[in-house]
Amino acid sequence: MLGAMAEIHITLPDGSQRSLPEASTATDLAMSIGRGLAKAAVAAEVNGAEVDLGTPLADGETVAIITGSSDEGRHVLRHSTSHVMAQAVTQLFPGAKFSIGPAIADGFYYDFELPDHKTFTEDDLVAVEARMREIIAADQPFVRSEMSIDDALQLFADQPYKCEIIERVRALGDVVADPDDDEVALDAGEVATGGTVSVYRNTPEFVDMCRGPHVPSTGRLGVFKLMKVAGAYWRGNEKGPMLQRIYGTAWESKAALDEHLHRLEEAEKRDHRKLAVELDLLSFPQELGGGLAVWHPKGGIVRRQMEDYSRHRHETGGYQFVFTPHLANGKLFETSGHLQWYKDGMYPPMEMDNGTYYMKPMNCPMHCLIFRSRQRSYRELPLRLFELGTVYRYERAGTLHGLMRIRGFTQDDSHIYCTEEQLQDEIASLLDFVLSVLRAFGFTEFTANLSTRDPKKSVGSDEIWDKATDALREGLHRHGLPYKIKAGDAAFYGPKIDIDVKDAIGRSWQLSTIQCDFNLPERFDLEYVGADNARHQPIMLHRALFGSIERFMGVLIEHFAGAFPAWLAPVQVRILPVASAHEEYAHSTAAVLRASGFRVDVVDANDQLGKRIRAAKIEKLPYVLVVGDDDVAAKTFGVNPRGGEVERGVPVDVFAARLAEEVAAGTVLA
RNA sequence: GCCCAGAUAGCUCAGUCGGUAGAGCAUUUCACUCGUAAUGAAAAGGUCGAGAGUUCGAUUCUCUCUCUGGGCUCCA
Repeated sequence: MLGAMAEIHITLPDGSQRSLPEASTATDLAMSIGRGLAKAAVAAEVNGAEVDLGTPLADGETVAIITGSSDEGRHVLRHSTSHVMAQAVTQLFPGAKFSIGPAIADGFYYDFELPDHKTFTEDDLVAVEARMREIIAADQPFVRSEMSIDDALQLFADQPYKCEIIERVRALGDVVADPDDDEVALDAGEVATGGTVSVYRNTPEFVDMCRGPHVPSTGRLGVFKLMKVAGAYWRGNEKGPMLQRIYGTAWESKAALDEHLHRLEEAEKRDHRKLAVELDLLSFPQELGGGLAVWHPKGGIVRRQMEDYSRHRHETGGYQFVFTPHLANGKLFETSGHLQWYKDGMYPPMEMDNGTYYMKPMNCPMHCLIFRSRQRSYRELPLRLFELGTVYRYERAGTLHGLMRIRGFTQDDSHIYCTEEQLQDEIASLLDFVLSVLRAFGFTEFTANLSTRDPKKSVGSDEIWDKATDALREGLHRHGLPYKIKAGDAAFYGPKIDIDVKDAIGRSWQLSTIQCDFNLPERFDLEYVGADNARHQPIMLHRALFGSIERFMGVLIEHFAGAFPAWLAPVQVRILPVASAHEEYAHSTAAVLRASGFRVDVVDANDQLGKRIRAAKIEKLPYVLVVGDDDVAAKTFGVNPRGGEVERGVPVDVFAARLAEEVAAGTVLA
């Protein structure tokens, strides 16, 4: 049978043997070890000499697969580095228990539990790094072996977390059959399959259960840096033990590491919390309580521009504006179900003579009341209600994060009531609308997530779920939006699309959401009279475009690094008189520009010109205009644009016309 | 909510082995009036996040709380 086929025997760097069909290549070898390694492979080393992956292998050769700077190569590198870290930690902290240590974007982590629940200090990280360098210098081979589940349990007898993983492998059986299924593999502790467990050993003292692959030896690792310690729940279970997680980053070269660290620095410079203070946009006064912001005048201008633009678009987009109060009798939230399901996320009740009141966590119940305020006809549908509605949610303390996760915020919230027949078109036009508005704010790249039904917890018929999900999917196809399906991730009341935007440095932010809701129309007993003169239940769509004004502001700050385009900038133009003699001209031309609707200020000549220019640059103003003797005589400006070349002698009206054009072009008014 | 680390002037930070604090920038005033990224001088500015405990004495040590940062979990 198979035995009839000629075989060759290859020695791997760890000393183990592998049999392959005759004429196999290095790629075939990598495939036989694991698809992960195959993807990572860039070349092979045969008897010490580098060869192409397609080179046929001969019997008796020693072959190492070389991984490169591809994503897969880095994955192997990072995962191997995490093993070395675990080895260093267990050597430096005898009795340390370790759980899992996967590669992640840009790096790796490993979770530990130290004896007596000790925690890692900064100094500990330095010591661990030093020991890791020793291990790397020692160039220890990673030796793979397989063993039965029972043998593995014995080997890891003093490692309770490993034992739990091994037991889980036993329980899962062939569910972990695909070693490239990261989700399952990570869940099961990245181990092998088929009733056996694979382990990698690189010193007599250190062995870790792992499905691999690894670099041939520790000397093949690149450069790494331990970044931080954090707490993490074992298996992500909030009720489970809290482990110590060490995060590290690892790259194939020092240049790649430096580039990564540089990217982190750049991202830090854009941090909206830092820029919000520097640019005097808004603040989070301690006296106010966590997660609550006040908007300063300059932030207020940006916000007003955002809101005005949003209102303009909604007005022309067929929406009707409504206003609703910030708090409501608890009965409303009983009807909507919020009190039943989300009480923990709401601010606590206010007991009043005539009932219990709550801050509203959402606007939808109130919009439903508006829909229900009188009998509705199918001729009114789709009915699109829009509100810049401020809501309050008691987000858990540890989750607050600047403007991105906040307790009081304003949604650009719409609820659309339509018939089943209108659903498809409504979703398609909604997507048009959403993308068009986002483009006006300088975003050009979008991706989407489609969250589908979790049959275990959902309301509404199969038919309506299918119909709505198809409508969402069809809408995404029509726009050619790349999307991922998040199976079972929908809320219980209906499927949804979330839209992510990519910012100027390539980070993704989830902003817009379009959600179908089959629940609230039922709970609020919403109906309309159809053409058939019978009563029907409308379908409800929830839709936020910015998501929240606060969060959107945070994303805009980071996207533009605080350098807002002219139409959004709090101060568009600053005029600097060279000397006191030019102040009168500066103020009078400022008044002219203001009369044209521009936001202009003047800083008199109490400081040197260079200093005032520097201040304006730090404020990231779009235009600095310098006026001196020549300008007063010729009615001109010296124009110093943000990020551009200085231009002397620009006539006042020419500058005004240019700026007007720039501001108008900033907003794509549909 | 959980783990870890923090909180000193508007901002960035130093400092006090327990005896109520200092710099730079910013602010105010004075001088300088300058053509494209930091002129000089002076002044003012702090219950050292809040409360309690230990102590003759606490910004410093201990505890609790609040807020912040990094994660975990959560995000209707």
